Amino acid sequence: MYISDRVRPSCTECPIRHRAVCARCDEDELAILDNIKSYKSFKAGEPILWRGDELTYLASIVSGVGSLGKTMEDGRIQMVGLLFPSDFIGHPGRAQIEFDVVAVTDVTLCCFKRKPFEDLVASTPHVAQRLLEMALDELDAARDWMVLLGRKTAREKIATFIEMLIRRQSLSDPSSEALKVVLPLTREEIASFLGLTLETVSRQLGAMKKEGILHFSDRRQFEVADFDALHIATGDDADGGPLF
Amino acid sequence: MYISDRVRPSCTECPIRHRAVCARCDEDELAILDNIKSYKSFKAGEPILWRGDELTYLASIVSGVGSLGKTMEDGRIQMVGLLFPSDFIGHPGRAQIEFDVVAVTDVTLCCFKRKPFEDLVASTPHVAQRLLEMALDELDAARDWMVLLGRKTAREKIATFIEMLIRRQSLSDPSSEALKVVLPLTREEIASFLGLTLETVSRQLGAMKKEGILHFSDRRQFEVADFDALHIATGDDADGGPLF
DNA sequence: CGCCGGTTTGACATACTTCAAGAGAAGTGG
DNA sequence: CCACTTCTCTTGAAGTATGTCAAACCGGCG
Repeated sequence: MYISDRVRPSCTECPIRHRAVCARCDEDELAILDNIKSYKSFKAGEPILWRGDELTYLASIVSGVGSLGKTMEDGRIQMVGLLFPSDFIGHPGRAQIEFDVVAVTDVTLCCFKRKPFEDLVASTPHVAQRLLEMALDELDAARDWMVLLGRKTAREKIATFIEMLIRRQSLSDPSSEALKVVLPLTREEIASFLGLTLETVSRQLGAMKKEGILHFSDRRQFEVADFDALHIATGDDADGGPLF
Repeated sequence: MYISDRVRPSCTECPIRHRAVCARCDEDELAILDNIKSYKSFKAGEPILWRGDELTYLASIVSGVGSLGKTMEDGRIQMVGLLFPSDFIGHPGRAQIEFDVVAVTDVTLCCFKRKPFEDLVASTPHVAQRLLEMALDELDAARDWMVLLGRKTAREKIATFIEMLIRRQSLSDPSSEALKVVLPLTREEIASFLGLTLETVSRQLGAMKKEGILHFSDRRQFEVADFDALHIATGDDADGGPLF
């Protein structure tokens, strides 16, 4: 689906209506949001925000995939999160952003002016509660990713990454076949998400292909041929299944 | 300061009154909290909660240091956070906890029964707002730690860890000298926080001692003799100072 | 066609882990 | 107060997963 820069679709038809910050809003609250929102689009590869930027807008991802990351002074990069449709960008109550936000694919945002949005958060419990819920979910996800970064092997990282992709892709597009995976990221971007180098990512994907776990139809597209093997490779449970 | 299990000090004299989840509460709200709170103490090393445990209480750390971590099925451990006085344990709106919580030193908690606390969150914006603020701060901290886990060298990890300790220790005890550091964790615990092995931690601390950056008075206690060198060692800015 | 970004593959380097032994502290019980 | 055990920590030697460097490949596009 493509949404132009100018069009500002009504919230009631919004594809992320039921999962974004506005999920719990009633009609009146949506009307307020409608007044302070605007759509913005970015081409794949374009920066959306740099660390330290003034946050004049907060935003929800409507479509596409973005990344959240940090660059060290000597150039090392660590991605700290992927942003899928319905994910939120920016901290209400904070004037600046602490991370770089980049459009990985073409991205469309639903932007809210910061000040009026913060007033809304302060005055309507619905938005504040939803925001808290989302923040706590992200916190759990971030901590799980810390386990991956700190303790998992390259192979486990790749397998976990693929499982995560499947989960999120089927969440934002329930029509997609579960086992057909399209990588939205380059090898280098995957590497910076997993705390690896692009060469290691390439080798591990190659190995899983050779072992018949993944069937590539394209360098960016594959099918999971052996889901159990993939899951075992994540290291998430030693015996390959929930302990009933 | 020691607070016994039975005593339930008034909120007005609470040492974490102005930083904890109750920071923004007025008298009436404190009165409600007073009714649903109870103190609990744990000895160093005792588990406070295991992953998957029913969350009948939510809590604030009053004194001591706790850890938040995850254990993989094969025994690998990754600590995902340290809990200092005023830090909060548990997600309102979630019946179970996703991580293991352990008392690193002797710990005293101020526990709130979950159900009434959640009602309070739903009804009073003060608590909800403070909770959101704290969650967002923790989210930023978790993401910064992801950079450490994914990209930093062993030496940079140790240096960053020490700087973080100094910051948090002086925050929760402003009387403490900034450069006197007491390690609340064993080498093994430090390792599991930094995604390293205890041997590597020991060697890196040894190296910094030999280089004169740290002066140990005890295996768990040292002074930072060369703060600049420590900061440069973190890798956080290549030239050793903010780029003003 | 020839360039170009993304990717693969190989050979080599190394930071960190693993395995192993021993030295200090700290607690316990006689 | 002294053996005795038990942790915690240090130090060394050897192994390995992953990083680094470099070359070649591939598909797309002007």
